[in-house]
Amino acid sequence: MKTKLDIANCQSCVCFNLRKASRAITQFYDHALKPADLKVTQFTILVAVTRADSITISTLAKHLVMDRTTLTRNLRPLEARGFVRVEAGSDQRTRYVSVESEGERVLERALPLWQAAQQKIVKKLGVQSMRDLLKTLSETVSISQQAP
Amino acid sequence: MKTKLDIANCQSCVCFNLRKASRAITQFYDHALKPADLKVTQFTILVAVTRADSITISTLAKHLVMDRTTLTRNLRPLEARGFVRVEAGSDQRTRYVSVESEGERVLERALPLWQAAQQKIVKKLGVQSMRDLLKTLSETVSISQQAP
DNA sequence: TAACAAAAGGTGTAACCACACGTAAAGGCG
DNA sequence: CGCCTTTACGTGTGGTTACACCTTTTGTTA
Repeated sequence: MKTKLDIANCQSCVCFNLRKASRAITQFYDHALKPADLKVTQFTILVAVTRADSITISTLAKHLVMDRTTLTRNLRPLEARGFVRVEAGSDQRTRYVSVESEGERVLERALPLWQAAQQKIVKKLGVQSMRDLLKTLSETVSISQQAP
Repeated sequence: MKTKLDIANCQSCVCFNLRKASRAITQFYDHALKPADLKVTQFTILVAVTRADSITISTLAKHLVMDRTTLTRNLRPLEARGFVRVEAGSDQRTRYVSVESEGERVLERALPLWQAAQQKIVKKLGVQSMRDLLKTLSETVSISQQAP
C-alpha cells in the first residue's frame, strides 16, 4: 500500500523530533529546578524580565519568540506568586513587566540549579555539538518564521 | 551585580532554545497541515498508529516518547472525529488504538502537505545539517532520560 | 478636526503537557 | 487459595500554547 510506504518517512519529521526532544529536555530541566519550585518556562521568563529591567508584554514576547497571548497567561502564575509586577505605562495601551524582590530571590536560588542541569547536558553532548545544535535551532526558527 | 552577570549565560540554555525552536516549527507545520484540518501532533499520532496497526496506549506513548496520560488526552480529539478507535484487549487492563477508515482518508490528504513542509525545511537547512540535527536531538532525548 | 488605520492588549476556546493520585486486572508466590 | 506486587489505565489539577476575535488607545491623514 502506498500510504504505508510514505509513512516510513515520517520518522525523520523535523517537527516531531524537535517536539520530542523539547518534551524530554523540559522534563529534565523542570526536575532540576524543582528545589526552587520553578518550571523552566517560568525560569526563562523571569530571566528575560530581569535582563530587560522593565519591558512591555509584546516586546518581551518578541524576545522569547512566543505568542503574545501565551506570554500573558504564562505571566499569571509568576504574578500570582509575587515574582513579577505588571503595570500600565504612560502609553495607556502598554503594560510593563518588571521583577519584584521575591522574584529576584527565587532566581538566585534557581540559577545554580539551572547551571548544573545545563552543565550536565553540555558535558554529555559535547561543547561543539551543542554549539552546532544552537546554531541549527536558531536557523530553524528563522526559516519557520519567513514565508507565511 | 552577580546575578545580572550569571543571567547573560542563559541565552545559551539548551532547553529554552529547544522549546523556542519547537514552538516556531510547530506553527510552521500546523499552518502547512491546515488544509487537512490536522495539527502536527495529531498527524504524528495518526502516523504512529497507522504504522503500528493496533497498539496499546502505553506502548504507543513509549514510541512517541510522550507521557502516557498526555497521549490519552491527545487521542480524544482524534477519537471524537472518528479517526481512531480505542477498545479493550483480551487483557482487560489494556486499551488498543487503531485507525479508522476516516483516519486513513485524512492521513492521505495530510501526507503531501507534511511532505511539502518537511521539504521546505530540509532544503533551507541543508541535508547534512538536518541529519546532524536529528542525531543531536536523539542524543538529547537519551541524555534527558538517563539519570533521574 | 473628524475619520481611519495601526498598535497594544485581553478573553474565549481548544488543544498540548505531565505530575500526583487512584482503580482494576493480571501475575507471582508462600 | 489468598496475599502482594506489577501493570495498564484514567482523572484532577495546573501550567503551556496559539488562533480568532474584541476593546481601547495612539497616530495619521484627508
